[in-house]
Amino acid sequence: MLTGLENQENYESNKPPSFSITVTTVLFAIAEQSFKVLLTQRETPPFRDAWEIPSDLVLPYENLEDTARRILKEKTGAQWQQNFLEQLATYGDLDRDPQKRTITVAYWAIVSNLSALNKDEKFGNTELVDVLEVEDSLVKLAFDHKQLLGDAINRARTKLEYSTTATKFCQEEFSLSELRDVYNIVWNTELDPGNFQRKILQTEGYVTPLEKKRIPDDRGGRPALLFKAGPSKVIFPPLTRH
Amino acid sequence: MLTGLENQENYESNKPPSFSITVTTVLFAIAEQSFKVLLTQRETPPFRDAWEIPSDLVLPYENLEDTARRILKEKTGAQWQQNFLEQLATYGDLDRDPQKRTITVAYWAIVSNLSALNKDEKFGNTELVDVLEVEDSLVKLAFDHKQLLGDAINRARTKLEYSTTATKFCQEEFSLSELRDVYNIVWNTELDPGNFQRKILQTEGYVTPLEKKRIPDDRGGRPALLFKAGPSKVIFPPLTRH
DNA sequence: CCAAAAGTGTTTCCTTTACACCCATGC
DNA sequence: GCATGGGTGTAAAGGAAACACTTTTGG
Repeated sequence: MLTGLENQENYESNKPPSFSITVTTVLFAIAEQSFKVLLTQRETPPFRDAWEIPSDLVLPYENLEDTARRILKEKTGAQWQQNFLEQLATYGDLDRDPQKRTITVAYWAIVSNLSALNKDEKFGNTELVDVLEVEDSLVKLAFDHKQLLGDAINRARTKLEYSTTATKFCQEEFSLSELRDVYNIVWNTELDPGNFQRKILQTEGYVTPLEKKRIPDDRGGRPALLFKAGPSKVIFPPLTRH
Repeated sequence: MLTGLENQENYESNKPPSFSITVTTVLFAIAEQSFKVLLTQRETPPFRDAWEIPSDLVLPYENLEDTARRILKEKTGAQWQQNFLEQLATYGDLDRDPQKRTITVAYWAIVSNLSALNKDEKFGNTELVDVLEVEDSLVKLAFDHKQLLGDAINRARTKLEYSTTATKFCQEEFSLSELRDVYNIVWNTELDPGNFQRKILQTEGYVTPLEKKRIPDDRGGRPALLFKAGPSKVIFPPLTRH
């Protein structure tokens, strides 16, 4: 019945056990034509020098989502009221933190225009790291953050299939080829430009056309029509990634 | 920075705040040709006489999923090593429990053959309640359990579209019409028998045929071939519910 | 025989896919 | 002119939806 409870110190019946409750926020962005995630390098044990996903304790009178917003604001300086932020999952295995029982509620977020990073944090160096490098295990992650980040990556990739979340990676005004680049970069694919165009435009409410054109750069090419995110949140039927 | 923290008693810096950490497990089943959920009627305030989803504190040396299994075993007596159990989401708003700061990690589960319910619990009467009645607000739920159960119902309905989870509602051996009934009951639809048949059989690995037939009851009808759950976890392309 | 449930055939429609082709710009 | 990217046309393939029809049982 009280599995695992017997012979353990610090137990007083009728008092709730003491856990450390933290929030972890996985922040994704596209930068330098790559799928990036915001990571911080640890400077103290355990996992000294390994990278971790930004985390912090939940304050006693703070909602979980507010903790996630606070973490992002401390790291990026950006306001997080209007950006994409969603709960991912909760990680609470006994051995996930060698020092104490820690339960982490993970969130994931998307930022479009990461202007400034707080590099002079007391808690270490913060960088946008290439997601593909993490997946190839070229970056050492602390705790169970490799698993956690893997779950977040899967969620992000899947969410692009059936929802209009891809626009969150774009600026407020974007062309369809910029939106296509989001898919290609996150999915690591080469979607057909023509078919992509039709699919997006046929999905009612995905994008709203603006009466503007993107001015081409030196390479030339026909100027693209500009769009903004539409009212619809879902894509049906979904986009497929093979 | 320490939003909401100032002027609050019981705060000592460098000590983790004391939260109540609980697990809530939404158990779904099909009984009497209806989509059911396991609920317990409260006998003490707050929310006296309202129904709640079975919950319990996480023990200090217990994994979250083990708490979920323990809750289910206490309520149903069934072993929960091989049944379907999956994390849903975590609920931690400040006002969700009027008495103390409680963070609940919600799980959801499916049981196929609920033989016995522990009716002589000290924590009140436990019953399988019709999901449609809860959705029509005919059943009063405690805390934020209406929201939580709504999320679980949505997850269950969506999961049937793209995964082979529907078999978890069935006995080990089942006919395709029994599997179709699962969809019809959970989705509240009337799927075409012929099209359903083809779709399931075309999805490789959804079901594995057995060399048996179901003996018809008094109403007659052609005996159905029996199947067991196949190795595949996903359905692609997914089933659609309109 | 009829009723009922299981299972197959067939046609129509819609979406995806692959790829050819035209359009508008910079140089 | 040519290169480059934006955007449209089109035909083939595949799945979904609607529904007629056949099969196998009980009574």
